[in-house]
Amino acid sequence: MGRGRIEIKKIENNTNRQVTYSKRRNGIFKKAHELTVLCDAKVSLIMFSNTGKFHEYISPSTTTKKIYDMYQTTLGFDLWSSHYERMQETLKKLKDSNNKLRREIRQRVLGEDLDGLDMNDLTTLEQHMQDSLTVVRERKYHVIKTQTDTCRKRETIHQLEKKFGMVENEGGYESAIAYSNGYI
Amino acid sequence: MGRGRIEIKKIENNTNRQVTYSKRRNGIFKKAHELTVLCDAKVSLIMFSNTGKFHEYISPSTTTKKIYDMYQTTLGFDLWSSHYERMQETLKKLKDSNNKLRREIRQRVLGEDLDGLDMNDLTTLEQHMQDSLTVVRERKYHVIKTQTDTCRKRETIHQLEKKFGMVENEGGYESAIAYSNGYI
DNA sequence: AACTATTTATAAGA
DNA sequence: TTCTTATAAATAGTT
Repeated sequence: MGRGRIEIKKIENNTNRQVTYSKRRNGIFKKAHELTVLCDAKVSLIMFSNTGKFHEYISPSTTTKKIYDMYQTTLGFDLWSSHYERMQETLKKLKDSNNKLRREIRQRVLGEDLDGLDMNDLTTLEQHMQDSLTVVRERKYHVIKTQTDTCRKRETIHQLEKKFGMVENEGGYESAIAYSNGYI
Repeated sequence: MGRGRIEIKKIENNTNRQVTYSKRRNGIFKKAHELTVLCDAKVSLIMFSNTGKFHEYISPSTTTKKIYDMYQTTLGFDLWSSHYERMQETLKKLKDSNNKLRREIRQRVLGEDLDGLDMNDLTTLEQHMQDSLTVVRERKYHVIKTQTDTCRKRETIHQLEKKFGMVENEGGYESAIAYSNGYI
Protein backbone atom coordinates (compact mmCIF):
# COMPACT_ATOMS: atom_id res chain seq x y z
CA MET A 1 0.00 0.00 0.00
CA GLY A 2 2.20 2.64 -1.32
CA ARG A 3 4.09 3.61 -4.42
CA GLY A 4 5.68 0.19 -4.48
CA ARG A 5 5.29 -3.09 -2.68
CA ILE A 6 7.81 -3.74 0.07
CA GLU A 7 9.21 -6.94 1.42
CA ILE A 8 8.49 -7.56 5.11
CA LYS A 9 12.04 -7.56 6.46
CA LYS A 10 14.01 -5.14 8.59
CA ILE A 11 14.46 -1.73 6.95
CA GLU A 12 18.21 -1.22 7.09
CA ASN A 13 18.22 2.51 6.30
CA ASN A 14 17.97 4.21 9.66
CA THR A 15 15.95 7.22 8.59
CA ASN A 16 13.53 5.16 6.53
CA ARG A 17 13.01 2.81 9.43
CA GLN A 18 12.25 5.68 11.80
CA VAL A 19 9.78 7.23 9.36
CA THR A 20 8.03 3.94 8.65
CA TYR A 21 7.86 3.24 12.40
CA SER A 22 6.20 6.57 12.99
CA LYS A 23 3.70 6.21 10.14
CA ARG A 24 2.75 2.62 10.87
CA ARG A 25 2.59 3.26 14.59
CA ASN A 26 -0.08 5.86 13.99
CA GLY A 27 -1.85 3.47 11.66
CA ILE A 28 -1.93 0.64 14.17
CA PHE A 29 -3.06 2.97 16.97
CA LYS A 30 -5.91 4.14 14.80
CA LYS A 31 -6.84 0.54 14.06
CA ALA A 32 -6.71 -0.32 17.75
CA HIS A 33 -9.00 2.55 18.57
CA GLU A 34 -11.43 1.66 15.77
CA LEU A 35 -11.57 -1.91 17.02
CA THR A 36 -12.25 -0.65 20.53
CA VAL A 37 -15.17 1.47 19.37
CA LEU A 38 -16.65 -0.69 16.61
CA CYS A 39 -16.52 -3.95 18.52
CA ASP A 40 -16.66 -2.73 22.12
CA ALA A 41 -13.37 -4.50 22.77
CA LYS A 42 -10.59 -3.80 25.26
CA VAL A 43 -7.17 -3.35 23.71
CA SER A 44 -3.76 -2.83 25.25
CA LEU A 45 -1.03 -1.99 22.74
CA ILE A 46 2.46 -1.35 24.03
CA MET A 47 5.37 -0.70 21.71
CA PHE A 48 9.07 -0.05 22.06
CA SER A 49 10.97 1.14 18.98
CA ASN A 50 14.41 -0.27 18.35
CA THR A 51 15.77 2.93 19.88
CA GLY A 52 13.81 2.16 23.05
CA LYS A 53 11.10 4.79 22.58
CA PHE A 54 7.86 3.84 24.29
CA HIS A 55 4.29 4.29 23.02
CA GLU A 56 1.03 2.78 24.12
CA TYR A 57 -2.63 2.67 23.32
CA ILE A 58 -5.16 1.57 25.87
CA SER A 59 -8.92 1.37 25.35
CA PRO A 60 -10.62 4.23 27.22
CA SER A 61 -12.90 1.79 29.03
CA THR A 62 -10.00 0.16 30.88
CA THR A 63 -6.44 0.50 32.21
CA THR A 64 -3.19 -1.29 31.51
CA LYS A 65 -3.27 -2.67 35.05
CA LYS A 66 -6.73 -4.13 34.48
CA ILE A 67 -5.69 -5.66 31.17
CA TYR A 68 -2.72 -7.33 32.85
CA ASP A 69 -4.92 -8.56 35.67
CA MET A 70 -7.30 -10.07 33.12
CA TYR A 71 -4.33 -11.45 31.21
CA GLN A 72 -3.09 -13.17 34.34
CA THR A 73 -6.50 -14.50 35.22
CA THR A 74 -7.06 -15.76 31.68
CA LEU A 75 -3.69 -17.44 31.33
CA GLY A 76 -3.74 -18.55 34.95
CA PHE A 77 -0.22 -17.52 35.85
CA ASP A 78 1.54 -14.68 37.46
CA LEU A 79 3.43 -12.10 35.40
CA TRP A 80 5.38 -10.78 38.34
CA SER A 81 6.15 -14.27 39.54
CA SER A 82 9.88 -13.67 39.66
CA HIS A 83 9.46 -10.62 41.92
CA TYR A 84 6.46 -11.84 43.76
CA GLU A 85 7.36 -15.48 44.28
CA ARG A 86 10.77 -14.56 45.62
CA MET A 87 9.06 -12.28 48.11
CA GLN A 88 6.52 -14.95 48.95
CA GLU A 89 9.35 -17.42 49.59
CA THR A 90 11.25 -14.99 51.77
CA LEU A 91 8.04 -14.23 53.60
CA LYS A 92 7.36 -17.91 54.19
CA LYS A 93 10.90 -18.59 55.38
CA LEU A 94 10.75 -15.66 57.77
CA LYS A 95 7.38 -16.79 59.09
CA ASP A 96 8.66 -20.33 59.62
CA SER A 97 11.81 -19.05 61.26
CA ASN A 98 9.72 -16.80 63.45
CA ASN A 99 7.46 -19.63 64.53
CA LYS A 100 10.42 -21.84 65.37
CA LEU A 101 12.03 -19.07 67.37
CA ARG A 102 8.79 -18.38 69.20
CA ARG A 103 8.35 -22.04 69.99
CA GLU A 104 11.91 -22.22 71.21
CA ILE A 105 11.28 -19.25 73.45
CA ARG A 106 8.03 -20.69 74.73
CA GLN A 107 9.78 -23.95 75.52
CA ARG A 108 13.12 -22.80 76.77
CA VAL A 109 12.41 -19.40 78.23
CA LEU A 110 8.89 -19.69 79.53
CA GLY A 111 8.79 -23.42 80.10
CA GLU A 112 5.56 -23.65 78.08
CA ASP A 113 4.53 -25.78 75.12
CA LEU A 114 6.28 -28.92 76.35
CA ASP A 115 3.50 -31.32 75.35
CA GLY A 116 5.28 -32.77 72.32
CA LEU A 117 8.53 -33.58 74.13
CA ASP A 118 9.47 -37.03 75.39
CA MET A 119 11.88 -37.89 78.20
CA ASN A 120 14.99 -37.54 76.01
CA ASP A 121 13.89 -34.14 74.74
CA LEU A 122 13.07 -32.98 78.23
CA THR A 123 16.37 -34.19 79.63
CA THR A 124 18.31 -32.43 76.84
CA LEU A 125 16.29 -29.27 77.40
CA GLU A 126 16.87 -29.44 81.15
CA GLN A 127 20.62 -29.82 80.59
CA HIS A 128 20.70 -26.84 78.17
CA MET A 129 18.79 -24.69 80.62
CA GLN A 130 21.08 -25.75 83.44
CA ASP A 131 24.12 -24.85 81.29
CA SER A 132 22.68 -21.47 80.37
CA LEU A 133 21.82 -20.76 83.98
CA THR A 134 25.42 -21.53 84.87
CA VAL A 135 26.61 -19.07 82.20
CA VAL A 136 24.32 -16.36 83.56
CA ARG A 137 25.48 -17.00 87.11
CA GLU A 138 29.11 -16.85 86.02
CA ARG A 139 28.37 -13.58 84.27
CA LYS A 140 26.76 -12.28 87.43
CA TYR A 141 29.84 -13.05 89.48
CA HIS A 142 31.99 -11.49 86.76
CA VAL A 143 29.96 -8.29 86.96
CA ILE A 144 30.14 -8.29 90.76
CA LYS A 145 33.90 -8.69 90.54
CA THR A 146 34.25 -5.98 87.88
CA GLN A 147 32.04 -3.58 89.83
CA THR A 148 34.15 -4.20 92.91
CA ASP A 149 37.28 -3.54 90.85
CA THR A 150 35.70 -0.37 89.45
CA CYS A 151 34.79 0.75 92.96
CA ARG A 152 38.36 0.19 94.03
CA LYS A 153 39.54 2.23 91.04
CA ARG A 154 37.05 4.96 91.86
CA GLU A 155 38.28 4.98 95.45
CA THR A 156 41.83 5.21 94.22
CA ILE A 157 40.86 8.07 91.92
CA HIS A 158 39.15 9.81 94.83
CA GLN A 159 42.27 9.39 96.89
CA LEU A 160 44.34 10.82 94.02
CA GLU A 161 41.92 13.74 93.70
CA LYS A 162 42.26 14.48 97.37
CA LYS A 163 46.00 14.33 96.98
CA PHE A 164 46.25 16.45 93.82
CA GLY A 165 42.93 18.41 93.80
CA MET A 166 41.75 17.01 90.41
CA VAL A 167 38.05 17.18 89.36
CA GLU A 168 36.60 13.84 88.21
CA ASN A 169 34.33 13.76 85.15
CA GLU A 170 31.25 12.16 86.73
CA GLY A 171 29.32 11.93 83.45
CA GLY A 172 31.85 9.61 81.86
CA TYR A 173 31.18 6.56 83.96
CA GLU A 174 27.42 6.91 84.30
CA SER A 175 26.77 7.54 80.60
CA ALA A 176 28.94 4.59 79.65
CA ILE A 177 26.78 2.34 81.84
CA ALA A 178 23.57 3.83 80.42
CA TYR A 179 24.85 3.18 76.93
CA SER A 180 25.87 -0.39 77.67
CA ASN A 181 22.46 -1.09 79.22
CA GLY A 182 20.49 0.21 76.28
CA TYR A 183 19.27 -2.71 74.19
CA ILE A 184 16.37 -2.49 71.78
CA MET B 1 -12.16 0.39 3.22
CA GLY B 2 -14.80 -1.85 1.95
CA ARG B 3 -17.89 -1.76 -0.16
CA GLY B 4 -19.05 1.23 1.78
CA ARG B 5 -17.61 3.66 4.29
CA ILE B 6 -18.60 3.00 7.89
CA GLU B 7 -18.93 5.30 10.85
CA ILE B 8 -16.63 4.52 13.77
CA LYS B 9 -19.21 3.71 16.42
CA LYS B 10 -20.27 0.50 18.13
CA ILE B 11 -21.73 -2.06 15.69
CA GLU B 12 -25.07 -2.92 17.29
CA ASN B 13 -25.78 -6.04 15.23
CA ASN B 14 -24.25 -8.87 17.22
CA THR B 15 -23.17 -11.05 14.33
CA ASN B 16 -21.74 -8.14 12.37
CA ARG B 17 -19.78 -7.02 15.40
CA GLN B 18 -18.32 -10.51 15.85
CA VAL B 19 -17.36 -10.76 12.18
CA THR B 20 -15.80 -7.33 12.11
CA TYR B 21 -13.90 -8.11 15.32
CA SER B 22 -12.51 -11.26 13.82
CA LYS B 23 -11.48 -9.60 10.55
CA ARG B 24 -9.98 -6.50 12.09
CA ARG B 25 -8.23 -8.50 14.78
CA ASN B 26 -6.37 -10.41 12.10
CA GLY B 27 -5.60 -7.14 10.34
CA ILE B 28 -4.15 -5.51 13.43
CA PHE B 29 -2.12 -8.61 14.30
CA LYS B 30 -0.66 -8.60 10.82
CA LYS B 31 0.20 -4.90 11.18
CA ALA B 32 1.78 -5.53 14.57
CA HIS B 33 3.93 -8.28 13.12
CA GLU B 34 4.95 -6.17 10.13
CA LEU B 35 5.96 -3.33 12.45
CA THR B 36 7.99 -5.76 14.51
CA VAL B 37 9.90 -6.99 11.49
CA LEU B 38 10.20 -3.82 9.40
CA CYS B 39 11.23 -1.55 12.26
CA ASP B 40 12.82 -4.03 14.67
CA ALA B 41 10.32 -2.97 17.32
CA LYS B 42 8.87 -4.80 20.29
CA VAL B 43 5.08 -4.93 20.34
CA SER B 44 2.69 -6.32 22.92
CA LEU B 45 -0.93 -6.39 21.80
CA ILE B 46 -3.52 -7.79 24.19
CA MET B 47 -7.20 -7.81 23.30
CA PHE B 48 -10.42 -8.88 24.95
CA SER B 49 -13.58 -8.97 22.84
CA ASN B 50 -16.80 -7.72 24.38
CA THR B 51 -17.67 -11.39 24.98
CA GLY B 52 -14.45 -11.75 26.99
CA LYS B 53 -12.50 -13.71 24.38
CA PHE B 54 -8.75 -13.20 24.72
CA HIS B 55 -6.17 -12.78 21.96
CA GLU B 56 -2.62 -11.51 21.99
CA TYR B 57 0.30 -10.74 19.76
CA ILE B 58 3.78 -10.48 21.14
CA SER B 59 6.93 -9.77 19.11
CA PRO B 60 8.99 -12.94 18.81
CA SER B 61 12.06 -11.18 20.22
CA THR B 62 10.42 -10.64 23.59
CA THR B 63 7.81 -11.82 26.09
CA THR B 64 4.75 -10.23 27.65
CA LYS B 65 6.54 -10.35 31.01
CA LYS B 66 9.51 -8.43 29.59
CA ILE B 67 7.27 -5.83 27.97
CA TYR B 68 5.44 -5.50 31.23
CA ASP B 69 8.71 -5.03 33.14
CA MET B 70 9.88 -2.43 30.59
CA TYR B 71 6.52 -0.71 30.87
CA GLN B 72 6.91 -0.38 34.62
CA THR B 73 10.50 0.77 34.34
CA THR B 74 9.62 3.31 31.65
CA LEU B 75 6.70 4.75 33.54
CA GLY B 76 8.77 4.66 36.71
CA PHE B 77 6.12 3.30 38.97
CA ASP B 78 4.99 0.00 40.21
CA LEU B 79 1.59 -1.22 39.07
CA TRP B 80 1.40 -3.42 42.13
CA SER B 81 2.70 -0.85 44.55
CA SER B 82 -0.12 -1.33 47.02
CA HIS B 83 0.30 -5.09 47.02
CA TYR B 84 4.08 -4.87 46.89
CA GLU B 85 4.46 -2.24 49.58
CA ARG B 86 2.28 -4.20 51.93
CA MET B 87 4.53 -7.22 51.38
CA GLN B 88 7.63 -5.09 51.95
CA GLU B 89 6.16 -3.88 55.25
CA THR B 90 5.28 -7.39 56.39
CA LEU B 91 8.76 -8.48 55.41
CA LYS B 92 10.35 -5.72 57.47
CA LYS B 93 8.18 -6.46 60.51
CA LEU B 94 9.01 -10.14 60.33
CA LYS B 95 12.73 -9.39 60.04
CA ASP B 96 12.62 -7.08 63.07
CA SER B 97 10.60 -9.58 65.04
CA ASN B 98 13.04 -12.29 64.05
CA ASN B 99 16.03 -10.27 65.20
CA LYS B 100 14.42 -9.56 68.55
CA LEU B 101 13.58 -13.23 69.03
CA ARG B 102 17.10 -14.27 68.11
CA ARG B 103 18.57 -11.81 70.58
CA GLU B 104 16.26 -13.07 73.27
CA ILE B 105 17.31 -16.64 72.54
CA ARG B 106 20.98 -15.71 72.51
CA GLN B 107 20.57 -14.11 75.92
CA ARG B 108 18.16 -16.39 77.64
CA VAL B 109 18.72 -19.74 76.02
CA LEU B 110 22.37 -19.80 75.13
CA GLY B 111 23.58 -17.46 77.85
CA GLU B 112 25.35 -15.34 75.22
CA ASP B 113 25.16 -11.62 74.48
CA LEU B 114 24.97 -10.65 78.14
CA ASP B 115 27.35 -7.71 77.87
CA GLY B 116 24.65 -5.05 78.05
CA LEU B 117 22.99 -6.40 81.21
CA ASP B 118 23.61 -5.02 84.67
CA MET B 119 23.19 -6.80 88.00
CA ASN B 120 19.42 -6.24 88.17
CA ASP B 121 18.93 -7.57 84.63
CA LEU B 122 21.10 -10.57 85.33
CA THR B 123 19.30 -11.37 88.58
CA THR B 124 15.89 -11.15 86.87
CA LEU B 125 17.16 -13.33 84.03
CA GLU B 126 18.58 -15.85 86.48
CA GLN B 127 15.25 -16.02 88.32
CA HIS B 128 13.30 -16.52 85.05
CA MET B 129 15.64 -19.29 83.99
CA GLN B 130 15.38 -20.92 87.37
CA ASP B 131 11.56 -20.80 87.15
CA SER B 132 11.57 -22.26 83.64
CA LEU B 133 13.95 -24.99 84.69
CA THR B 134 11.56 -25.86 87.49
CA VAL B 135 8.68 -26.07 84.99
CA VAL B 136 10.71 -28.41 82.75
CA ARG B 137 11.67 -30.59 85.70
CA GLU B 138 8.05 -30.77 86.79
CA ARG B 139 7.05 -31.75 83.28
CA LYS B 140 9.74 -34.44 83.32
CA TYR B 141 8.35 -35.98 86.48
CA HIS B 142 4.85 -35.75 85.02
CA VAL B 143 6.01 -37.70 81.95
CA ILE B 144 7.77 -40.28 84.10
CA LYS B 145 4.61 -40.72 86.12
CA THR B 146 2.42 -40.95 83.00
CA GLN B 147 4.76 -43.46 81.38
CA THR B 148 4.69 -45.54 84.54
CA ASP B 149 0.89 -45.44 84.49
CA THR B 150 0.89 -46.46 80.83
CA CYS B 151 3.25 -49.33 81.56
CA ARG B 152 0.95 -50.46 84.32
CA LYS B 153 -1.98 -50.30 81.89
CA ARG B 154 0.00 -52.30 79.32
CA GLU B 155 0.82 -54.87 81.95
CA THR B 156 -2.83 -55.08 82.85
CA ILE B 157 -3.71 -55.48 79.16
CA HIS B 158 -1.13 -58.26 78.85
CA GLN B 159 -2.61 -59.97 81.86
CA LEU B 160 -6.07 -59.67 80.32
CA GLU B 161 -4.72 -61.10 77.05
CA LYS B 162 -3.27 -64.05 78.87
CA LYS B 163 -6.58 -64.50 80.60
CA PHE B 164 -8.82 -64.15 77.56
CA GLY B 165 -6.45 -64.87 74.64
CA MET B 166 -6.89 -61.44 72.97
CA VAL B 167 -4.41 -60.12 70.38
CA GLU B 168 -3.11 -56.62 71.14
CA ASN B 169 -2.76 -54.12 68.31
CA GLU B 170 0.95 -53.25 68.77
CA GLY B 171 0.88 -50.46 66.14
CA GLY B 172 -1.62 -48.40 68.05
CA TYR B 173 0.50 -47.45 70.98
CA GLU B 174 3.81 -47.01 69.16
CA SER B 175 2.37 -44.83 66.39
CA ALA B 176 0.59 -42.67 68.92
CA ILE B 177 3.90 -42.04 70.66
CA ALA B 178 5.66 -41.35 67.37
CA TYR B 179 2.91 -38.91 66.51
CA SER B 180 3.08 -37.10 69.81
CA ASN B 181 6.87 -36.82 69.51
CA GLY B 182 6.83 -35.40 66.02
CA TYR B 183 7.26 -31.63 66.14
CA ILE B 184 8.47 -29.56 63.25
C1' DA C 1 5.13 17.35 6.97
C1' DA C 2 2.49 16.84 2.33
C1' DC C 3 1.42 14.49 -1.74
C1' DT C 4 -0.13 10.65 -4.53
C1' DA C 5 0.31 6.30 -6.97
C1' DT C 6 -0.31 2.02 -5.40
C1' DT C 7 -0.98 -1.59 -2.31
C1' DT C 8 -3.62 -3.40 1.37
C1' DA C 9 -7.57 -3.93 4.36
C1' DT C 10 -12.09 -4.75 4.70
C1' DA C 11 -17.60 -4.11 4.31
C1' DA C 12 -21.02 -6.21 2.24
C1' DG C 13 -22.68 -9.94 -0.15
C1' DA C 14 -22.65 -14.90 -1.32
C1' DT D 1 -16.85 -19.38 9.07
C1' DT D 2 -14.68 -18.49 4.46
C1' DC D 3 -14.44 -16.48 -0.22
C1' DT D 4 -15.21 -12.72 -3.32
C1' DT D 5 -14.88 -8.16 -4.81
C1' DA D 6 -15.83 -3.26 -4.95
C1' DT D 7 -14.22 0.26 -2.48
C1' DA D 8 -12.08 2.76 1.45
C1' DA D 9 -7.90 3.32 3.87
C1' DA D 10 -3.02 3.00 4.59
C1' DT D 11 1.28 3.96 3.23
C1' DA D 12 6.08 3.84 0.24
C1' DG D 13 8.38 6.71 -2.21
C1' DT D 14 8.76 11.30 -3.58
C1' DT D 15 8.82 16.41 -2.94
